[in-house]
Amino acid sequence: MPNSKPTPVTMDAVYTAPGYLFRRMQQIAVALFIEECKAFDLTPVQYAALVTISTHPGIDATRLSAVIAFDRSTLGNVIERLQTKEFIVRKPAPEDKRVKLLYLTKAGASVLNDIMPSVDKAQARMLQPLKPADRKTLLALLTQLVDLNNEASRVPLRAEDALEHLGRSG
Amino acid sequence: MPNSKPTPVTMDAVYTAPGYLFRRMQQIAVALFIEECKAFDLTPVQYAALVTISTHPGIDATRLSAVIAFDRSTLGNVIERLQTKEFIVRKPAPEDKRVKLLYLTKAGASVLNDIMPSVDKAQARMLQPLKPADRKTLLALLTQLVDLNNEASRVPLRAEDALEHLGRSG
DNA sequence: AATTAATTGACAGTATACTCACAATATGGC
DNA sequence: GCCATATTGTGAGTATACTGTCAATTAATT
Repeated sequence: MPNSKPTPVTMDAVYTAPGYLFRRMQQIAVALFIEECKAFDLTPVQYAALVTISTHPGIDATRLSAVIAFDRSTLGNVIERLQTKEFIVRKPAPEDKRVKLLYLTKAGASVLNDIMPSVDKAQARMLQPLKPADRKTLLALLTQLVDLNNEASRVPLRAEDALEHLGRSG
Repeated sequence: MPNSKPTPVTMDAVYTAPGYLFRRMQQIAVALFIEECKAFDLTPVQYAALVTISTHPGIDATRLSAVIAFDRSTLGNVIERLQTKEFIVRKPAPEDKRVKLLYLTKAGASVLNDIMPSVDKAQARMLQPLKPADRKTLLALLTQLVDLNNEASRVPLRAEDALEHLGRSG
């Protein structure tokens, strides 16, 4: 007889898939972040953008997107919201009329300083259910995996180093 | 002297945060899924919905959202798209005029059967960069963590068992 | 039985996250 | 200097993922 027996589909096809588990953890991570940081009106993405602008004053949107691996189009909206909240300002670059440089405002620097403990608390809560040794193991494997899979994502991370020779004269 | 020294912010505040790593892995997981499954015009979420409707014929949207832990509002749109693609049909429930029951069409069952190898390939590629032993370790820890953090997410997963006594007479 | 509760699906609104495309601008080869 | 090419920011369009709210309907309470 022909091999016509269809594979019986079970929910394991969803529940045990790493992609599903990463999606769930992302949902959980965002929920915990929002809960811990609700006093600050900042999303995880907005927080990451603020940190990067803080450590790279005068960065432009395209580089920012590469340094945190967020899509350039997405980041346009994020920047707009941060600007509306007056946490950042945009200044036209003198030597390139296309570019707008990003800087923290005082309010932005202040909120970034103040939100840190809450962010740390949210990050700790994510891994809390695991034993301390398991937390380290998971974090190490996750860091490895993200790094090794970097090129698989649509917007690979390009660290500062990889960008230094771009868009500058030197 | 007063403790006025501001903590210097570095990119580690982003790169080493588990929340950021989970976000990256989710981006990577979706990118790999889309790449492997582009011939089938199905997203990861749509795939999960199809699997669940396949294993739970006649499920309604609210239960479906609980079984895969997707937001009910989000799922409304997902169902609509699956209906437009004619992979599922919605039939009004005879005993409850509010409810619409979900069933796979023949095309839906067919695409689900055909897409499986590509889904498996995408899931395997996600963990490929790790050593086999590390893959197992990560998957085990991730499964634990998602389970233990279940209540922290906005839409906790409620397995079939937990739903059996709801909305039915028995 | 009548009022209150809860449930269901739908809708509006916000925020990522991606696609492709496009004008303005800058840079390269010639 | 000129022209092809590349880059920057932006916009439209699609798809999650959440917040609310709402009408219709059903269930629970008295």
